[in-house]
Amino acid sequence: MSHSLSIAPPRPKDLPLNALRAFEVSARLGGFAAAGQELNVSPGAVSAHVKTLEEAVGAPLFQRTARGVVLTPLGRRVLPEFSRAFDDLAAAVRLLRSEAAPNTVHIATLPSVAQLWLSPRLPELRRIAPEISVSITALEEPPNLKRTPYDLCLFFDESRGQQVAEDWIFPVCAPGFGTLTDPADLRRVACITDTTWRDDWQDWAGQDVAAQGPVYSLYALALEETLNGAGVLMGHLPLVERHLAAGTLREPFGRRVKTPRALRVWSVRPTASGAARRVMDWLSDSR
Amino acid sequence: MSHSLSIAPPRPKDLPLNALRAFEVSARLGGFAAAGQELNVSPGAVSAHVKTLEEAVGAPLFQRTARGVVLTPLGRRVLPEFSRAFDDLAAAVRLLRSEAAPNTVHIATLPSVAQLWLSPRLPELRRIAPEISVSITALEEPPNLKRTPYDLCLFFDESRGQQVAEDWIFPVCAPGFGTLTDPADLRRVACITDTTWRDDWQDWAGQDVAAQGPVYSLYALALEETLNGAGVLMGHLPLVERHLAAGTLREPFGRRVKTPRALRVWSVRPTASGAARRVMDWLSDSR
DNA sequence: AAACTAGGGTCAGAAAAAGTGAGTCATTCC
DNA sequence: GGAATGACTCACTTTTTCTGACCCTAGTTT
Repeated sequence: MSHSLSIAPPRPKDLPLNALRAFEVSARLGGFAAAGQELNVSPGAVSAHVKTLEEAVGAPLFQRTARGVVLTPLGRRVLPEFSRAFDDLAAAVRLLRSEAAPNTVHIATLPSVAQLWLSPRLPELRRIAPEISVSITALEEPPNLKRTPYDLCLFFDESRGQQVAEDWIFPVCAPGFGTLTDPADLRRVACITDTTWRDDWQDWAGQDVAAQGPVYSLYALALEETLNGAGVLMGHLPLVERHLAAGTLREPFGRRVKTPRALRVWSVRPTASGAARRVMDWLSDSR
Repeated sequence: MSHSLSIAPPRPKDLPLNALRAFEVSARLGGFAAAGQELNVSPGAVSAHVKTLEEAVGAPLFQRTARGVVLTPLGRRVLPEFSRAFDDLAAAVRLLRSEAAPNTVHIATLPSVAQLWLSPRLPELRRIAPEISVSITALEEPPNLKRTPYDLCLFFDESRGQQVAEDWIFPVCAPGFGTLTDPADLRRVACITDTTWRDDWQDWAGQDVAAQGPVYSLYALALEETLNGAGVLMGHLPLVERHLAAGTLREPFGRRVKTPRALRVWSVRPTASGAARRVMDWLSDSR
């Protein structure tokens, strides 16, 4: 038995909150890199946090392998408790936010959806519900609603939440782009690709297509180039229908393919607060 | 309605954990100064944290008055959720600690008890339970067990936990200190006082006594001086009985007064982990 | 087998956060 | 009126956190 009659370090200093969170996220997501993404920090930072914690506790929480990390029995044993605590904490934060600003709704969505689908519809929302203030954050991936401060997620997804619009894909181009009568003609022209939908051409063609042509990281940019006559873009119905209706884009072929991932909206748990609920319903009713 | 199509600050950055904790503690204890004590930081640090949080949230959580702070309705509304979340988090930390070091027991106690009562008994514990490792932290006040990393509290208290020893008080002095036959003689000599028991002399005499004589902030130090013949000390039975038995202290008067605050031990919740439970039982059985 | 990839670990330096301590101010208590 | 309480402010220091570049290992691909 060893005693430490410590008056010097008057406290065994309790464990740092941020390190605990780093552990919980890493354990839940199964890796430091993934945790770094959710926490918006580099993997090294997460690694350091976990190491700090392990040293403070005096026992390893992860077993390191060259391919990643695995929870130790100790880590596995305590993870659920931490997950629950942090879930509750996040819920408390959500409550705080919604009580402090009951008429503000934070929406997370794809950059392309934000710009091409949501933004044009906002004036109508303002007309219908002028007291609601909407803030939109563009993200490449749907965030973990349980842990992030968003009220609604609006993304293309197979099953979550309520459907807002179906996703049909088909080539589109500028009205005066030139003659395209047969899909085979596509081999002659620039087929524009967006990084978030790398497989669009294959999905539409139903076969392997060597995607030749420029690649953009923002769909809205790709669309802009298409309007300028730079090539043929794989259009997503919700994102291009206004241009089709306005005649600023045309659809050279009749063939449309429905993807399994519709534009859908969801919130944390079934229950969303008042304003968020209203916006969600409004989104679902949108044409 | 105002929109912010933010790509620039890609995230509404979630609320800082430490600020949330500062809020919770301040709200629970009803002040920043008290919170600072529990958190082991200065009041200014707590104040700054809360301010950060209020700015991030965009609404005040406390109403400041000259005499302290009062929760706003918003603060009152969300406090329970935060308290619960932080309680759970602390419980998870406790679990982690106990699983990582199942045979370590952290005891918080008064400096005087640590040195004069607990320390002499530890060899016996080592004999009985050699696998248990005890760490002792001396604190002036019983810590909030729900939030601090201690397994057991050993303090003088009226009601909490299990009784370990009764607290009787009576003057003691070195064997050759001189003749003291009547309490009135005390007026001639130095009556040593300890800061944590400022009222001892009054409690024993049953009347106002102008406590003349040196004041020590550590009882063990006051006792040391008493052994050296520097004066008369108000003895607490559990802390001086060994010296009485050994003859290194004598009790000049027969009068002993029992205080309502016995030496008691308690742990978080009724249930303590294995090793903590064993130590607690051993303490309760101690003579 | 060589190259590639995914994931961690480490380090030095930079940036941000947290903390302190002294001094201020406004009440309330005596 | 004076002391005590409790919070705020400000300049400054200390600690924590983060990054970015680099290394390492073990599967995977070519």
